[in-house]
This record gives sequence, C-alpha cells and structure tokens, in this order.
Amino acid sequence: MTRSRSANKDAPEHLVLETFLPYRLSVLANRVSNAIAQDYEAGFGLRVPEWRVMAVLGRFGANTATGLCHQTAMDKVTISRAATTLLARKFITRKTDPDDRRRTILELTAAGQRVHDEIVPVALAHEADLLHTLSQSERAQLDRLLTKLQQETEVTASRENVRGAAQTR
Amino acid sequence: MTRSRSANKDAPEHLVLETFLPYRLSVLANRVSNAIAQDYEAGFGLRVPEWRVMAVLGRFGANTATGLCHQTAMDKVTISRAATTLLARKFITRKTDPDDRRRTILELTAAGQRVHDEIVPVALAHEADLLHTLSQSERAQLDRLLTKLQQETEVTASRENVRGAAQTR
DNA sequence: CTAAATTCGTTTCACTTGCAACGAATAGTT
DNA sequence: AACTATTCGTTGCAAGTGAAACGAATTTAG
Repeated sequence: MTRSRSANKDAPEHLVLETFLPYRLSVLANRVSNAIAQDYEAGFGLRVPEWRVMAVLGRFGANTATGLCHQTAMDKVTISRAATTLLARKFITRKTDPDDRRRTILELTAAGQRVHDEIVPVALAHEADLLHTLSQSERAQLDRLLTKLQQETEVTASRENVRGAAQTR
Repeated sequence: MTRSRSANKDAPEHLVLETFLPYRLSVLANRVSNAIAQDYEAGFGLRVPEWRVMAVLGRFGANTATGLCHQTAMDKVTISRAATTLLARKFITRKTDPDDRRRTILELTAAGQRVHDEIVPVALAHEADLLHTLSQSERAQLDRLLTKLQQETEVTASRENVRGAAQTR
C-alpha cells in the first residue's frame, strides 16, 4: 500500500507480500471468518452459510432461495444445501410458492427464530471485539474505505463476469 | 459498524448482514482474490498458493518449506503441493539441506525468476486498480486500520489456541 | 550410546465448494 | 395452442483444502 512505486522501469519492482492488499485482505478475512465460524459451530452447530441464511430470514422474513442468493452473496448451491440442513434441524420451513411453483419459500420456524435471537448478540459481540481498539471516527473511516473498495470490485466484477460469490473460507 | 446498538435489551438486536464487518471482509476478500487469481491463472497458469511461494522466493531468496509457511500464512500441505507443481514446471529447484536432511530448500530457477519478474507488475497493477479511487491519505489510513484489525485477530488467535501461528485458518 | 521425543515434509482421507447438467415450471413467440 | 427460451432449485462431479498419520532425520534425556 505505502510502497515505493516510483522505481525504474526495467528492474522488477518488489512485491512485499505482507503489505500487498489482496493478500492482507485474504488473511484477515480468513482469520475473522474462522474465529467466528468456531463460535457458531461450537455454540449452535451451525456453519457460516447456514447462519447467514438464518440471519437474512430473521431480519427480513420469508424469502426464496434466489432472493437469499442475492442478499448473502453466496452461491445458490450453497443456499440449497444450507436450507436442507436447516430444514432437517427444523429451524426453517420450505414450501413451494403457489404463485410460481418453481420457487420455494423459506421461513424461520419458532425454534429457528429463537436460535437466531440467541446468535445475533454473539455475532455482534464478536464484531465489537474486533473493533474495540478503534475509535468512533476510525470505524466510520473503515466503513467508508470498505465501501469504496467494494464498489471497485463490483465494477471490476461486472466488467468481467457476473460471478463473485462469497464462500466461507 | 455504524449500527444503532443503543436499542433495548430484551428484543433481539438486528444484524444487517451488509454492514456486518466479518461478512463484508469475507465478500470483499473473496472478490479481490478471485479476480486476481484469474489474472495469474489466465496469464501464467499459476494458482494463488503457487504464486505466493514464488513471490516470497523472489523477494527473499531460497527458503525452506517451513519458512515459507510462516511467510505466506499458508498451510504446510499447501506449500508442499505448490512446490511440487512449481518443480514440475521447473520454476523452482528443491534440494535437501545438507546441514539438516529433513529440510528441503526451495529456490527459483532462472525461468522461475523471469516469470516472477513478469507477474509482479501485473499484481501491483491490480492492486493499484483497486486503490485508484483512494487518495494518498486514505491509503495510509486503510493501512493503519488493517494493521489494527490484524493485530486484533492475532491477539484473539493466540488467546484461544496455540496452534501454528502460521496457518491460514 | 541408546531410546524417546521432536521436527520436517509428504501422503492419505474426509469434507467443503462451485460449475455444469438436469428436470420442473413458467414466460415469451409465432 | 405449440414450441422455444428462460428461470428455479437440486444433484453429480471434480477440484481444492486441511487435519491426522506417516516415515525419515535430528535432537534431547538418561
């Protein structure tokens, strides 16, 4: 990021891995993701995709698999499998939409809602933990910067291909 | 991040996925990672682990697999496989350390060095592309914030388990 | 000097992931 | 109305990943 990039043209510039943004993001996201995944897994037997589905259902109510796809930025296969697991554990219901029988509508059960309400504070606590050394203005700044970077990747993504789902790792 | 967290205590707080830091980091890192992986793959037939190994060897010279483990924050299995691939393509050499015959010393070949020198600008260009909307001070700020977050994950990691400080997970 | 413990790197195996192909349902076209 | 194209969600399959086990080499302890 802050790297001497002024250098001459013929000699190869150096790439210091630990200051290279894509690398840093990857390592950081992985660490955060794994740490939080352990919370969900240990406390509730849920993995990240499953939890994300529940988070969106809990926040916005019933939704189709495709809708969840867009909301969570996960592959539809991942959604489908997460839904199957959640269904087996009776945390959600899955019924075909009478208006369009290709669609299946997913919705939290009462039990699912309870679990959701239990996890949310855990998730937020984890986030707060991560941010606890940052001042209020630093958090706002981080928010801004991440938004900018996200926009940049969206531009790039849509320029090349319309993929770009998020995985757990 | 900037979320109303003042709310009452009994009602479950909301978790808006798109403002939830672990989620944002995960999506962002994945998008960046996939985009750049395509560059390496398409242009040089290299995948990320392989490229990372080459990056460190190109920057710091010969190294052992364990050394690369620490430098790249990747699993030793991943290093081992990347090395095998790179060896087959004659981008590196692999010889046992005469001082300690458990160790194998990896080093770029001339061809490997050339490829390395070719990729570095591509990688840097990609990074520059990602950062091009950010001012100089914003980049510095981003650097600072990421460093803080990284430190936080390191603290958390070492607090919980003393597993290899060098793994991705 | 021998035996146990540790370290290094590889291999094996179980698991997750996403692309591709698929059947079912719907929308659009002639 | 019939035929094609598109959308929805699932399943099959191939690839990548890491924990655990392993053989080989080295270090430590007795």
